[in-house]
Amino acid sequence: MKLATWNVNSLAVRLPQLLDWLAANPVDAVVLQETKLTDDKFPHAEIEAAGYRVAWHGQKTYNGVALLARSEPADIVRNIPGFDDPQARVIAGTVDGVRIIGGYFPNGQAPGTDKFEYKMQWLHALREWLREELAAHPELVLLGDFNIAPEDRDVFDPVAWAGQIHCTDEEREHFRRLVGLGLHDAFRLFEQPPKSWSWWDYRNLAFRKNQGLRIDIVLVSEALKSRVSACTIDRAMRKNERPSDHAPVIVEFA
DNA sequence: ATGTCACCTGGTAGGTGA
Repeated sequence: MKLATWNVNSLAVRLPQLLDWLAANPVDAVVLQETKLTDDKFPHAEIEAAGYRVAWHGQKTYNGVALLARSEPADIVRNIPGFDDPQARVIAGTVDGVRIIGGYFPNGQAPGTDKFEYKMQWLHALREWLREELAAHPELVLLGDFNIAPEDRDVFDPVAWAGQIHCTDEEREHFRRLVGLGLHDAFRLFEQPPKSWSWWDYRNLAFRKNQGLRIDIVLVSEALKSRVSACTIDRAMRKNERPSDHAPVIVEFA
């Protein structure tokens, strides 16, 4: 089984790339972030024609998530139950017995802002819900754009980024607490090239200079950990003519 | 390097978010 996550930064712009990518990488399921489409504009017909069932949850202009799967996802959940949130950031479904939770975590802007406080509240609500989801679904994958660089080795310049958004102690503590529920960072189960990033700023020639962050993450439950056989970042997608600023992350299970 | 991209409103640019 292969799963993936990709922040497309506008599905309206990136749909052709998504369809090409799926043809070349026929994963069993993929979660998307930043679709930036209201539900009535979601291109479900094109995705279904490519052989995928799809569930989506969007809004105008910002955010928006989707779950694509070869087989029909069951028990779809949109956003975090009990957490009243006008922003469309979560979609979950069960595919071939595996609970898949796709998330577009809040950016948070900067410590001390309202957006950072929202990020903290959102992360807390996610964790409380995940505790229940893990109890109900031992085989669980939480993946998406976490907007957190878990450790300094996930940052191209950890000194410059110290205390900045994605790298604050508070965000990293939330990440550790999520992992503490019984999850494992699939990418770190394997030896990886140094300076492995999943996001590069559009500005500052960041991709050319390989100045990025690893903020797109796959967490797998204890029951799945031993079955993970690979986890890779498809950084070639960032070389496209009109790329997303994020590269897809793929996880493979034996 | 101030270096971009995508979206919106309301325009043949400016603001917001990332």
